[in-house]
Amino acid sequence: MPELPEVETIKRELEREIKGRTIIKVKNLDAKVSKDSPISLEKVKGRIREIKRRAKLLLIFVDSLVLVIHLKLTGQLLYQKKLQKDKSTRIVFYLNRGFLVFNDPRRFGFIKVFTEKQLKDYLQKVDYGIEPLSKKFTLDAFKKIIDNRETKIKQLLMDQSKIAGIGNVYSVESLFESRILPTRTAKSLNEKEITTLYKALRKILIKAIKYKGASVDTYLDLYGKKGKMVPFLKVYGREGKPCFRCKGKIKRIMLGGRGTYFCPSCQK
DNA sequence: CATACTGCCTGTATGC
DNA sequence: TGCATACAGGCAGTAT
Ligand SMILES: [Zn+2]
Repeated sequence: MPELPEVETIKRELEREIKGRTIIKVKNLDAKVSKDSPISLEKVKGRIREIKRRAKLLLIFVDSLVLVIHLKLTGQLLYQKKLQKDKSTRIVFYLNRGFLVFNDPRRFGFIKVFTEKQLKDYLQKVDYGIEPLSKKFTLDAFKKIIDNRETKIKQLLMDQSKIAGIGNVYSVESLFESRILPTRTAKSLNEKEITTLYKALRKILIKAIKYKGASVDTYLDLYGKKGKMVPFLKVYGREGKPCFRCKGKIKRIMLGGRGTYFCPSCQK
């Protein structure tokens, strides 16, 4: 599943590869992808001016419009010199040189087309929290988010309106690194644990970007390559396997309807 | 207000 | 081998 590091990887690759190029036409192979878009996909034409990321959203500024893309669970955004469609190909952007292809086997992802004003309103509506790699995300800011909340710490980390871009993988990984159980309430964390978690979160996100993300599902970068972060994951997807830190057995439980991995012996 | 639950989807894995 | 069923999960919408 693409989370912040995976989306950031694609954002950086898009910046290098397609910024400044031109969208000639759009082929829409699955109406569901853009069903909630106020402007039709076919209207997107012209120079690709800028690429941004907000939370797990990719923002591609084309002429006077903005493409807003969410990969959700299985979305892929690929750059191809020669068009290579497969059965999961939903949208194809024809560029002056090459193709930008949106694949999504499970069809959870979406693309919306906005004017800049509509984008502003949309971002206001979805109300994302702080970007964890921005300067605004200070230890004090994190303490304010933790506050006195009864919510389980893992669910708080994944709440996009509090901190933007953290999903299932990086929430459990940062909690393992900090030796904190995902089932703890936010308010139960002491000062030292909050500081440790704050540092772990940033450290892991930065490391994951360095390795171009973790391909735990169908994630691929812009060039169709898998991320190299999976070998560095300590708990995600390792149910029943020995903990790298204490040799305990990694456990998996359901928390808020999602698979949650942790080491019951060295996380407290 | 905050938090909890549900449905959307389809490829892959499992069971008979 | 083939068919049926379970499972995975981000997030918008709805319920508590
Ligand atoms: Zn352990």
